[in-house]
Amino acid sequence: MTAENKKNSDKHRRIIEAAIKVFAKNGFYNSKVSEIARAAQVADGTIYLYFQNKDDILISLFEEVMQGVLDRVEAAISKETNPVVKLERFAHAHLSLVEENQEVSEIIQVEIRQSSKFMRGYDNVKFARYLNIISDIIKEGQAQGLFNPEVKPGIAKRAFFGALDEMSRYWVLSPVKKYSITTAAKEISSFFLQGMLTDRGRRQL
Amino acid sequence: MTAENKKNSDKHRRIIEAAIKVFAKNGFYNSKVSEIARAAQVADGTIYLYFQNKDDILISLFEEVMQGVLDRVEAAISKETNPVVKLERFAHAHLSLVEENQEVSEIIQVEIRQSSKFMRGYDNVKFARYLNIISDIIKEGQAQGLFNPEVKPGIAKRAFFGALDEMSRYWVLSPVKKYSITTAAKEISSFFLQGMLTDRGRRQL
Amino acid sequence: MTAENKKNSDKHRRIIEAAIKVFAKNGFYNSKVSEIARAAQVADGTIYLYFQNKDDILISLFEEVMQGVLDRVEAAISKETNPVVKLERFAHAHLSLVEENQEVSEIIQVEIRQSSKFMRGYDNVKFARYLNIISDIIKEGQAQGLFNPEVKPGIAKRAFFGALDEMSRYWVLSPVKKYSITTAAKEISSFFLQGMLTDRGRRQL
Amino acid sequence: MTAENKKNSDKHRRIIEAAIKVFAKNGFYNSKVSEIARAAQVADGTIYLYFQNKDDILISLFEEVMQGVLDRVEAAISKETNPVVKLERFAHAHLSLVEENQEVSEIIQVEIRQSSKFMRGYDNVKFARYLNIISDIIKEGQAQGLFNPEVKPGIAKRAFFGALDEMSRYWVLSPVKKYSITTAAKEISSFFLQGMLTDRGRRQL
DNA sequence: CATGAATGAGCTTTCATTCAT
DNA sequence: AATGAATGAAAGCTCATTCAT
Repeated sequence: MTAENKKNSDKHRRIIEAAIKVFAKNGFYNSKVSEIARAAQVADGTIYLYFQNKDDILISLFEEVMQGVLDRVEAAISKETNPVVKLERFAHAHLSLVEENQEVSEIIQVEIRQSSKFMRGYDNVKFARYLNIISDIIKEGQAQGLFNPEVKPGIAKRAFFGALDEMSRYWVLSPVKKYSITTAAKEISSFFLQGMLTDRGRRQL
Repeated sequence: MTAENKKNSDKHRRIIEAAIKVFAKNGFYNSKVSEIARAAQVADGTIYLYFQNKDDILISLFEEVMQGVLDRVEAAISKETNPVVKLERFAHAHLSLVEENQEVSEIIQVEIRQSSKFMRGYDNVKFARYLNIISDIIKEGQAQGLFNPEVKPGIAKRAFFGALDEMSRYWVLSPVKKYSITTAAKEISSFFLQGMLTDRGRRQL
Repeated sequence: MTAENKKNSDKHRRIIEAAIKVFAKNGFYNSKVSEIARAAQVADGTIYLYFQNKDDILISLFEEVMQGVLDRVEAAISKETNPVVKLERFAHAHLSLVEENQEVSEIIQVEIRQSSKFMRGYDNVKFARYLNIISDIIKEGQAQGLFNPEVKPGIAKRAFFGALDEMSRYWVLSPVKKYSITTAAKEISSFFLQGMLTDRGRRQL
Repeated sequence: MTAENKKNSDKHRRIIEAAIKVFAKNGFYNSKVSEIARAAQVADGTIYLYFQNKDDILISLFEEVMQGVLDRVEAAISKETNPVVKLERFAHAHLSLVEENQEVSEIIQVEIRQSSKFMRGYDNVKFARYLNIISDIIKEGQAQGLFNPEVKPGIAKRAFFGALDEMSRYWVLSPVKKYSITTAAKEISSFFLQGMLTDRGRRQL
């Protein structure tokens, strides 16, 4: 049973990893299932033992990647209690992930936008949870009187994510990185923090 | 000749407009040239008198749409001299456009991400110019001593655009808008302004 | 319009005729659409301009063939008033058709049986009408006091058709024909009209 | 060895019986080997320990079913000496079988027709023997002076079988049976024995 | 004997693009 | 310029069959 699972998850993993490479290189629609199969060193038909169809590969890939991102970001901020630092950590963790795993980033960049199209009915729960980590931090900061209570967490979480994401996009595309991860993370969290901090929060810095 | 041109540009325009609708509905890869032709009330073959191929429709469409966005945003801020207000105006203009023309928004959302990857050789000049409007405002503010000189315009412009864009994405997808355009625009520019303002800038508000 | 129709029906006809050949040779499931296309001297894609899918080719073919059979059999018996002769004519017309167009026969042989399977929901109106020609003749004969009034036309029509059809099957399959069309037609209609019993046999009953 | 054989024939039987169900439901070409395996509660690969390939399942199934039919029909007529009664018994036995085992019937209906096509080289000995039971009865009747000596047994056997078979086809397909087995069997054998003509009709000839 | 995961050839269907009219 | 019928390459997916366990 364990051996069987291991065998299974081996193929499953190999296919996912191959798909990441192939999708990142060509985009979803220009990728052929046979190319993924070749990259995963399995037969074409084997793909369909682990995934329902091509779309399912993307969705599975997405779920898996997002779970990894969630786990890592949550680990990065869990040790921290200060919302200000949490936000900085979040930004840093997000951008680090992008840097470490450009292929995955590229896919998310493109496909998160397409999801609404071809994943009609696919409820992007994982992504929603990711955004809510941000708003939770903000609410926490507001509860502690550090963040401006008038800030709307629902807007701020998207703005913050959007800022990080667009920065990532630039990185993924441009071969040369003008700014370091740390610089960018600090810079971006700084915009939002300065913008959201109360006087008390400011004094605390 | 002029009559002919007019006729030409009529068909050209009809095809572009049809393509906007069709691409917005189905996404680029799930859109058929024949569906665009039907929507534009021309024959399939006619499309190829005005565009080299399907990709070319998207690029042309994109250029045209971006030009419109550029024109409009530039008009919105040109009357204004204060960089602070300019940034607010930019945010408002951007979000207004999204609200008014969701189809165009959807396309920008998706295609901005795909274009750079899959339209090899397509240099997205218009989009670069759009981002530079933001960084120009920031530099202007820094020159006037209103914005923190340490802020990196190259990061800030992306962060600002990303924040607006992610907000737009949310809007385009969610049928119910929780926040008004004006609220969102103010909120987002506020984050960045509070974050970037110098003491002098702050006093000026 | 007429020219267009002619052109259309030309391709349509060519595809149907090619399909008859190919289906007769290989059977429906072992026939490739591309083989039909080659036989019809059109491109693979062209098939799909005239038919919805492979199944639709068979259904259309079937309808068309049955219509031809109906027309011909009706013509053969329409001049005749005597039900006895009508039945003989029917048998002869049916078997002549089989002899003249073996390919069509083979398809009907097989596909009439499959229809219930893969043409679920396809109501075989033409075939029902064909059978009813037989029962109409029988009813006519009964009204004229020539046929036994206790004979059930609903059973007799099927029995008569079945007899002819099985005879056809044999012919289509066996390369050498032991009996002529005329002989077989007479023989079969004779069974139904007079039975096989001798006077002695009859008395014994 | 005997135990092993028993085990073998158990699996063999289970597979055949599963195949009857599956083929009857979907037809041969739309049936998957894996579905038969599931229905037989064996592994896919196990099928290939007992049968050479999918075709072989059908042929074996066919042989087995036909043997059962032969046995039963022979039993039904063996006790009888009168050819007239034999023919009636044959008809009744055939239709009873159809009624009792519709799945088997459906398969014979379809596959008897396809066999010649896709089972190239498969000599349908069992079916030939079945038909010859009919012609033997007829010859017997002719020898006894009960049947018209001019009747060609080679035609008559096919006509008689065809009549019964078409009647079966109707039954298998139509959910509601208008006529009872006994009625139909009597009716059909009556056609062949006595014909449909009245005395008046006979005189008119 | 039995299993069932893996294979990969093969097929239907789609659709961007062409070109005769 | 405009048409739209025709093209045919291309790809997703299926499933009979195999073979390592």
